[in-house]
Amino acid sequence: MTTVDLVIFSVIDNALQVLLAQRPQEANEPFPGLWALPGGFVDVARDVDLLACARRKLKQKTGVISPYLEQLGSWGGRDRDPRGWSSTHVYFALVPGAEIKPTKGGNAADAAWLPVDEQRHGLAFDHNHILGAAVARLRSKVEYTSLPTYLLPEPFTLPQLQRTYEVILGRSVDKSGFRTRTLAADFLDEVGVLDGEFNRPAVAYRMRDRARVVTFPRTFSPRGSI
Amino acid sequence: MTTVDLVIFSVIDNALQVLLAQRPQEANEPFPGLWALPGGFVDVARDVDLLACARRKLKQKTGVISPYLEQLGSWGGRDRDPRGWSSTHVYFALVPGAEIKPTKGGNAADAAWLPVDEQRHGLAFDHNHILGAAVARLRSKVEYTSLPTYLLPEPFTLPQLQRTYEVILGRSVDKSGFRTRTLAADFLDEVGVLDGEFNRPAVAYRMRDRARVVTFPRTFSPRGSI
DNA sequence: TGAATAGTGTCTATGAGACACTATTTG
DNA sequence: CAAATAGTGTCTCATAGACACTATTCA
Repeated sequence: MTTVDLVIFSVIDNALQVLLAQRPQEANEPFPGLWALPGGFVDVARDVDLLACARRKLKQKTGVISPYLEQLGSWGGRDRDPRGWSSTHVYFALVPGAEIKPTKGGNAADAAWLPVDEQRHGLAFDHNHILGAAVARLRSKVEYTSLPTYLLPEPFTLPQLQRTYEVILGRSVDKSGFRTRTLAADFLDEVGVLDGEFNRPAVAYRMRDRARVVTFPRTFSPRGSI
Repeated sequence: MTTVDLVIFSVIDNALQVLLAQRPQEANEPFPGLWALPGGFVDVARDVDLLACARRKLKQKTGVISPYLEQLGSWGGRDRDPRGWSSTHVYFALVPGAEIKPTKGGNAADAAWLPVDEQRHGLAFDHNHILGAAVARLRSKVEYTSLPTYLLPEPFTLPQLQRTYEVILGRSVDKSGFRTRTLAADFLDEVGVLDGEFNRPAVAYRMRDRARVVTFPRTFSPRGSI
């Protein structure tokens, strides 16, 4: 039996959050009631491959149409599940969280966004470990890619995008350099203006091609990469 | 049943080569006689996790003590094996090829180094696809890491290391920039001198810490990364 | 000496970092 | 006008790229 698990990230309320599901309370299930990464068995009749399975589960959990989805890796071993040796294939998704209300089988109580940086949530299986790897991968890639654009509902402004970078990286980013670098990469289209409340409105943007992730020629800070 | 496959690279005779194994000839086995990535089932009694399994298989195939070994990803789907839906966890290794004579069960005839760039070898299963992904990952990482040091027997000289980069990348690299960047990263120790045949001897180096992969702050060529 | 390869120095281009500055909105 | 946030300009620094130059070996 093959399983696929998902690490679904978003930035909500200025915090990096992950979508978790509650394990069933039945006594014959491992880790009853604990939070866990959403996932489950491959449906060999419906899923042609692992990516299709991940896409199906992601849509089922969030309804998102064109998310960012990549494979994170796979974990397997003797001790991760009390029932014995097991392995799972893990995918990594970025969604515009403000638009997603967690649902699982129509019951919202057993799925929720939880902030990543609060001390570990005591997740089921080896999911603390997997979540740690996913956060590390996200932070690393955010240094030199346009991934945070997938975390915002469109259209968005450059200051909003900059704040998203800052939340994920946990440090401030220089505005001027950020704007120069982002606009020079030429992957955003202007689509009007978004008003501020008491201040100057900002230009609104949309990704030109959601399938294209931009890689910048250098990381944000040399400190981060050596 | 969980399987683990290995993509074992080296640079031999100025070419990037991969260690392949021949499928058994029995008629009840899929792809009889074709070349395939070495691998096989996890031994749940001996392998505590996937990495341990990969390490065991690598040692069995090559005898290498301290190779570079990382997870490449996992592949699963309906059509990769004629016997039905299957999935495999794939690891990626770099070994000093000049020191390794392929062996498999004591019989050298069914394992061999084959150059990666010759037109595809018609590998079994989806192994052409996996090998393509491994080569892409290697080429990408070589742009900004010290990975090629794992492909040379120690001690080695900087010109040898530079040639290894050039073979993998398929293009020439500027000597001066290469030396500056490599030595500035301060991960090599001088261990004497290696004589040339008719020319000036070169300083010999050894990795200071085989567990430490150096990441350079920029790629070799900006063209490659944007 | 010449052939061959090892190793150095110098100049330029690029893009990040820091930070001061200007622009446009509401009240 | 002030407050607040959006957006620009300028200077410095690190490092890749190009390429000419010097150094050391053997026959």
